[in-house]
Amino acid sequence: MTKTPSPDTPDVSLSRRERQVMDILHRRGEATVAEIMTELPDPPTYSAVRSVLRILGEKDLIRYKEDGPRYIYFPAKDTEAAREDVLAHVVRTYFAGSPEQAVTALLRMTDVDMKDDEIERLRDTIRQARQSGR
Amino acid sequence: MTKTPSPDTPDVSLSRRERQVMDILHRRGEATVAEIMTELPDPPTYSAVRSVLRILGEKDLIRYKEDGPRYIYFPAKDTEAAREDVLAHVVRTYFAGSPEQAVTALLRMTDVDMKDDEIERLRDTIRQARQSGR
DNA sequence: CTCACTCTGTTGAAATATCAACATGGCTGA
DNA sequence: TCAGCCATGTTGATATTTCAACAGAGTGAG
Repeated sequence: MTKTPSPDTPDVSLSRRERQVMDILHRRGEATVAEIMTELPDPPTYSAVRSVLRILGEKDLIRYKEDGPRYIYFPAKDTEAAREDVLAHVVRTYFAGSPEQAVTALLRMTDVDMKDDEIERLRDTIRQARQSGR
Repeated sequence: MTKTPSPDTPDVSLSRRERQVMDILHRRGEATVAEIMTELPDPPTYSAVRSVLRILGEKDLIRYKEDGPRYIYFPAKDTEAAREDVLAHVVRTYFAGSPEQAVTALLRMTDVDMKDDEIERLRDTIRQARQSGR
């Protein structure tokens, strides 16, 4: 079973800056303090970024490896698990728990001109894949 | 003071409680103060919830309508727009900007036992839908 | 070797968020 | 009617977040 055991409580509520930093780390995979600082909106000082990183480390949300004299930070949870968590939350919060609706919205967003019947065909395909899968 | 520098604030940096309340409103569509209060983790007092709602109102993120003696709050931005925003952010942050990867992850999450070739077929369908759409 | 530089470790202050108490006004039922 | 209840409006205290300054250690160039 590839079910990921939850190492931490799922209700880890982050502050604004903490979330911004986590997003940067997820997007880049890893980053130094300087890199994080430059990508933050209204970049604070080097020390301020490091304070946030320290707190995230205390919460076991990030880790770091040494690269010569400096640290390279990265999310503690692997990308796959993080993806599942965020998708579950988005589907539940914005799509009434329906992954199908989320898929449709994704496709609409990607190609605005895509025809409706194509979307319908896709949704059928999803249903079929689902039934044959279980 | 009615300061509204930009109608659509691109900076959607919410505090922890603000995000929790917004999530509840998006999930339910609308809610009274009492309903929001009961759904919040570690429910604060009635007054505390109203403080958050006041701030969200000042940020033009929520509105309310009167229902007899009480207010019913709901997101200011319609659900469609909110969905696009959140999906765009998730795709960019967790899926390297690839909606296809997001769709695949959604399906994997929904049906863990779905076979890989089914996913491949789905991805082909997506590509075809894309080409015929543009 | 030594100096200049960069990076981390730590502390505490400033800004903001969170929360609760109290006041006010309208609705409702006895 | 009118007293009690329920909801909102407002204010200010407390807790957390955000931030910057400073000290110390390690590295590399000259």
